[in-house]
Amino acid sequence: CRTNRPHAALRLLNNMPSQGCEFNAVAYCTVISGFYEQDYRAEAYELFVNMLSQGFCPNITTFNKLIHTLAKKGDVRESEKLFNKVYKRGVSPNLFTFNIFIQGLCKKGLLSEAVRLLDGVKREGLTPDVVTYNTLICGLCKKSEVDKAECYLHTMVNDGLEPDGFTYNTIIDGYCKQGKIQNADNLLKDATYKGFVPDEFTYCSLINGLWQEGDIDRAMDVFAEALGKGLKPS
RNA sequence: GCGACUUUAGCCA
Repeated sequence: CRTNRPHAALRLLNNMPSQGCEFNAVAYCTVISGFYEQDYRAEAYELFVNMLSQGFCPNITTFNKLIHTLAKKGDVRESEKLFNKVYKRGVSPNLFTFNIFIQGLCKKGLLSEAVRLLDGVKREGLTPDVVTYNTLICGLCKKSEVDKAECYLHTMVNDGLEPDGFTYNTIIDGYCKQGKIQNADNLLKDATYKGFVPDEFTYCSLINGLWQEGDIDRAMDVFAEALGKGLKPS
């Protein structure tokens, strides 16, 4: 599958029993992911159904890997279809599962659904963590909803979570891409005050943002500042 | 018993 040849992988999979190897859900899901990755959606789905009918059901970790492949492609609807099937067989979602779904929904532009899923996490008796919020914040930023994203920064703090570098860098980048360098700067000041140390992600976003705005002088200043902190250009 | 699975910039393939 890693070399983009899912059909070859499938032949191997089918040969496993004759080689005396254990034929299991992990192997199945690996091949299924490969098919989805190459957009053989029908084959992938058929193989999934096949796996279940043979009595192999992935555990949640194995399942998460599979839907992560789909989330990256923005195919949440397919993930839901698969999820409903394993859910019926007693597989319960964990926080990773929700985080992956939130990512998939955002990628597809289904932002309000992603926000609603945050409540879904709580309904399932789970507690959203920093990654949950970061995922949502990132999704909002990518769809230019940076102000909303910053609202969730406050929400997470109210929930007793501490924003990390992912959180700050994501929102700073969101503002930079919108040309709202002032907002990015304000947030950076605030974050620095709270102990955040800007890294290469932060500087890269700022420099790109300033450059896009035609503010070459400040871009150079920020670049010099990054060098001064021992960060290496790449 | 322990582990597996989720989130941020740009560049390149």
